[in-house]
Amino acid sequence: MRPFKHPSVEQFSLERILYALSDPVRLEIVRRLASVSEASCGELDGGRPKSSMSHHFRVLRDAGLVRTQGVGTTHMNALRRADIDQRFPGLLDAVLSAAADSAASII
Amino acid sequence: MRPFKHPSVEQFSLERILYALSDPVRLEIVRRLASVSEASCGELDGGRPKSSMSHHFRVLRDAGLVRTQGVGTTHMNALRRADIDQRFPGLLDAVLSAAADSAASII
DNA sequence: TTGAAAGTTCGATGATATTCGTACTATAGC
DNA sequence: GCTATAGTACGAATATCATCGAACTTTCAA
Repeated sequence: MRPFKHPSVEQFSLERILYALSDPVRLEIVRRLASVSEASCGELDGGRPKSSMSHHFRVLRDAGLVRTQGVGTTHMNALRRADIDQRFPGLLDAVLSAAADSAASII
Repeated sequence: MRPFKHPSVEQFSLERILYALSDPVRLEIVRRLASVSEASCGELDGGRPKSSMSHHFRVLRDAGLVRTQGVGTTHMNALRRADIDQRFPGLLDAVLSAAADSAASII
């Protein structure tokens, strides 16, 4: 299992990150990862097909939001919080608290 | 000139806002509006066709980021900063300072 | 080595966006 | 009223994206 390519902090693009976060499935993944610190792909699908989730994880990885590494047969995903904070301070926190607010308003 | 429809604060959608901001042309519009407080459409096109710009302004309006009102023959656009801050505190500031950072890193 | 589990990759399909020319509308000024 | 100006609305072409089945790869375990 060859390791995935992850962009370096200097390669982060704000537009790419905002786009990755603009999808409800991906935003939910990021929300969950923010509270769990690490999770496999399977733990985060909502009954969705694996190929669909694989696509979303790739978008998140390519944007620099998530770091994926193989552990045995599973892939462990973690939010790259420090990296994002370093490059775009306050952005992730603002989005996460906005998402929490959004989710709360549905209830 | 009938007034445009603008979503109310309760109708804001985080995904929609993030999506609207994920386009470089629209992000630049928002960036300029943040420093100018009001501007016509013509002042903000970068030599781009009017129909293209009209599309982008509509996306920004529909997301709740921009308020457009007709003044004479021109349309004046303003960032709905207070409304966005009310619903998603810190989000706009984080994006704007990230965008400023992004722009600075190009130079 | 055979099999199962976890994800990825590929390919197709349908939906949605972006771009832009053209036509249209509304307003101000002569 | 006529004309120029500012921008919208429409339509079409192109591109991009999301979804998902099917085949493939890797790893572990029996």
